[in-house]
Amino acid sequence: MSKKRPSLGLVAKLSGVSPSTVSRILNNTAKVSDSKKETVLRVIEETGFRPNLAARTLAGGRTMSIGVLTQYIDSPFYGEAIRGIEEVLASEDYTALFASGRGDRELELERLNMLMERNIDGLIVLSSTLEDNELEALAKELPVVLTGRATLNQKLTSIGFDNLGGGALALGHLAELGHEVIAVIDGPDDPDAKLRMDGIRAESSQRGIDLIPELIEVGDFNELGGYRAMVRLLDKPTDFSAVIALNDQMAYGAMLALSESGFVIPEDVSLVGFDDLPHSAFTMPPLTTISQPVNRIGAMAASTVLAIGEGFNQSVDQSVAASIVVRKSTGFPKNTKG
Amino acid sequence: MSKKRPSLGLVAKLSGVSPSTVSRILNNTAKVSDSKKETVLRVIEETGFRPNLAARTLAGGRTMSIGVLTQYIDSPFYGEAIRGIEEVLASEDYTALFASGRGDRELELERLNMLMERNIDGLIVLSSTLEDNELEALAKELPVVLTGRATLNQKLTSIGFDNLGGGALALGHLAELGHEVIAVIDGPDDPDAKLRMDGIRAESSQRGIDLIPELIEVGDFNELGGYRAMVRLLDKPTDFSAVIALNDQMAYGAMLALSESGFVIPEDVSLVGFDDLPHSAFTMPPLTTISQPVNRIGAMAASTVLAIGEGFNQSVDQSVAASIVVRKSTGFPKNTKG
DNA sequence: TTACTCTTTGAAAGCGCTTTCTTGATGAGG
DNA sequence: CCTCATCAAGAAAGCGCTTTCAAAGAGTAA
Repeated sequence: MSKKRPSLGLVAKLSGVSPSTVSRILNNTAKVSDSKKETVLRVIEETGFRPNLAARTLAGGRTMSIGVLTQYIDSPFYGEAIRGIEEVLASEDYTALFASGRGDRELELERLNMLMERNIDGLIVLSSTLEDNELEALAKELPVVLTGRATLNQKLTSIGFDNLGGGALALGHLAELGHEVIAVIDGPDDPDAKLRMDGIRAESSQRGIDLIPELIEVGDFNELGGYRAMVRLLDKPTDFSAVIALNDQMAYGAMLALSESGFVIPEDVSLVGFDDLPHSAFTMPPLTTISQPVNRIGAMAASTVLAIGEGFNQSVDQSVAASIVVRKSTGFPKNTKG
Repeated sequence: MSKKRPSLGLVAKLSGVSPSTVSRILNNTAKVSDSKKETVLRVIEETGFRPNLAARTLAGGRTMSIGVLTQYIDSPFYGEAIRGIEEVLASEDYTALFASGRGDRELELERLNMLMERNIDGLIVLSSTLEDNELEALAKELPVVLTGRATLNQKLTSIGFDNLGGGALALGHLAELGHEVIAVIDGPDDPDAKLRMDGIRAESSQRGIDLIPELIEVGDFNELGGYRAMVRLLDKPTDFSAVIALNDQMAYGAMLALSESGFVIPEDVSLVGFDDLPHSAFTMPPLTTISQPVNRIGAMAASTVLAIGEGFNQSVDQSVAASIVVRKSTGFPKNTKG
């Protein structure tokens, strides 16, 4: 169909040199006389030659690509991390291969398999249904970096979100405003959610605030789950003056539920989210939330896989501090939710 | 470092057959006796052999990967399309290679180059700063499918959003509610935005409604741009009872601006968005918006590249109808914005 | 001049697979 | 019993590149 692309051999022939020489020029892997170099470069220009990556890979060993295993490629949260990853990788001439498992273990395994078949030079696991030991096994074959499990396993390199600290920050902020009865919209069974919850718990006992089990409802990390959890919370006899949602998307849902029931944020109820998605500055009112530099975490993950691939065995876990972005969704408690 | 992976040759040796036979079994490309087939499959199982894609590509010619050139991989809008693409490709054993240009032409070219170096079997262009003729040139080398330019060029295969119809739908809805002075938050210089605007214009003249030039402000397709455009709109002396934002993200920003100025939606001002992002069901109030089945469009784009790749020259442009999702952000006009 | 070291370049092997071309073997038809 | 299709299976070439190894030149010191 389309006419054959020029090969390295062709370039060599047209330039009157050997393929080895062309290769050396391409990879800057040995000294070549200026005159020849010039000729070859000109020929490359003229023919529009571009090296065939498959051949290069086959000969050399590297694919210049890093697999990224994630759950939802279209989630705003992972989206940011993905952008960070892509930026770093691209700048090093690597390509990211994204694959998403959508929470389905079977599918995730299949996608992982696909990545492996493509001979990826490294793997970034953004969040996963995979077991630690499966990941360990993988890590023996290639550089693996994951996020969100910092404290769970020593043999795995991970870039930790500071979920613990973030949780503490959220509760601390509300406590300082004077809130004493605080509800929580928990996330699904997920290491990130667990740690955030742990942070909240730790800080609350520190401050002598009781977390009432009845006021902890589980969501699904999506708007709808947050909405439903909030509805359930409002149905309970126990009053509360503030709510922490374990991610922003659930907070959005909670906002809607609150407003539909006639509660005004923050006058009636204060609300804190988690993640500081770009959208959170534009909710009504703008959402107070815990900010994780997800983008930077993605970037760190990317540079770490690359580093491991080059032999730097930095199995030291890194983690980035969380911070709180105070906007308009939190204020002093009035009294109760009514 | 990691011990070498088993090769097809090894499998052949262990099975006591020739490499050709193993290949034939793998690709089901010729008849092989049951006994041998059985042995080989067992050996494959035992050794955990997986074919090397680079080698296969080099020998056969296909990379089983499709490039996807987009602007922002982390935009909620493209996110959905990307998911649709990934789903279809994965089911056909293809992999998507995503690359984003972030609105920067230089960068986009570079990323495209990267994709080409990877010998992609096809290309999906989600939105691009590339000129039509550049894309045409590309289309001669490999299957190319793009979105959002349906009417602009005949030589390119594209999956069209029904932007024209969508624009008409938005204005029609407001007109039927009785709105007569309608403001518009336009998008940046972009084919999609243009067509949406055209649809709005056509429908308005059809219905005898004047679009006042002063009431058309330009945004950037993001929340912040929408916010600012709305602020500018509110500053004008001319009153209006409804606003159409050319995408949902700008509508979100507009909502915030409106609420900050004390206007209640839809009592004071009706608002219509465009795209029906997942989040739009959870704004306050939930947003009336034009729904494009972006996810399905992504899927169609994917199956179309694949089809072209197999020789079906379906250069017929396809397009999916838009629909309006009426939620709570639109209502009858009170009088004016004040 | 001779012996020796660098340095640039070419020749050739090989990466792991697909595919064409051959070769035997088996069975059918005469 | 012999000839001719038929078919499973192997041999080998080749995809486009990298890289080792060897060779040829060029420069240097004695």
